[in-house]
Amino acid sequence: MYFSSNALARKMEKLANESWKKVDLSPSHAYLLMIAIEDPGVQPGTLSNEMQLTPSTVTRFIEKLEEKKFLVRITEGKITNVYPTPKAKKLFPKLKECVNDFFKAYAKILGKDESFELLNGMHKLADKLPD
Amino acid sequence: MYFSSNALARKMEKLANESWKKVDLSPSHAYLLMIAIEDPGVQPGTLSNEMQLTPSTVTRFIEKLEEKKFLVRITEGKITNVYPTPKAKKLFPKLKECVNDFFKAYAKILGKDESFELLNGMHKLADKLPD
DNA sequence: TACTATTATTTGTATATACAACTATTTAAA
DNA sequence: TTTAAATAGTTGTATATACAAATAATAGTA
Repeated sequence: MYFSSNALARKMEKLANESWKKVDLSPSHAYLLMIAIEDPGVQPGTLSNEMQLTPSTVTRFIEKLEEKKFLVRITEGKITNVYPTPKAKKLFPKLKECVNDFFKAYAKILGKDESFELLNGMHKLADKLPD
Repeated sequence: MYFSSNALARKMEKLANESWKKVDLSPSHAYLLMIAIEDPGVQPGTLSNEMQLTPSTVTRFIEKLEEKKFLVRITEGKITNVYPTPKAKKLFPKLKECVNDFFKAYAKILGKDESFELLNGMHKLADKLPD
């Protein structure tokens, strides 16, 4: 089980990377960016929850995206808000394309039904597992 | 899908780490070690295939396990053979216990049937995905 | 009001893993 | 037999991610 889920994740990762190549971002970065574009001012803590990643990982991602001029952080007191730059907003349609590409890519390989079921199963399983 | 498989893998990883704590090895290292114990002289290339990991990753793992005196490498010409040390052989029963613990741990959380099905699904999926 | 506890985020450091380039060796072809 | 191609493994370097400790700010309590 352990190795299966790992191997699967790695292969998925590879497939996903392909689809996101055209924006030169890793899937995780792109996903974070999309959330920030759709919800400007979102806080790192929220991102961490939504993406099921630790706060430190989120910080690292934001740093990268800030370097690339896709995001800016504005900190006031203990809370930080993350905003997309115009450059990021301009990229948004392309990001959605990538999501679509990825969808198509794996649906093609796996077939719709099967992959849907599996997705469901993984969700259920992940929900049951402790954080 | 991408995030589900990733999140699942990360949670699995965590659960597995718990189970392997008592031998102070990561699941991947332990798995490699078990193969080497059961098939003394196994070559890195074979390990790489069986574990679905790149050769470089396998090299790194073997290095770690060599440091810990669980494995030795004997290179002749272009091929390398990996042998378990007595220390490793002595550890074998404990390693199997860990496998068992992990099995129990996730079967308990997920229920037998469901987890079995899911495992199957993941296998099928992983097989279809390109390397 | 001062003291403590909680919350939000960042930083330092470590691990798993990959890719691409490199080395060494063996095999095949000319 | 010299040369080219294939094979096996290692090394340099990079990415994603985590944990634990540090920092800073706010809230809650005495």
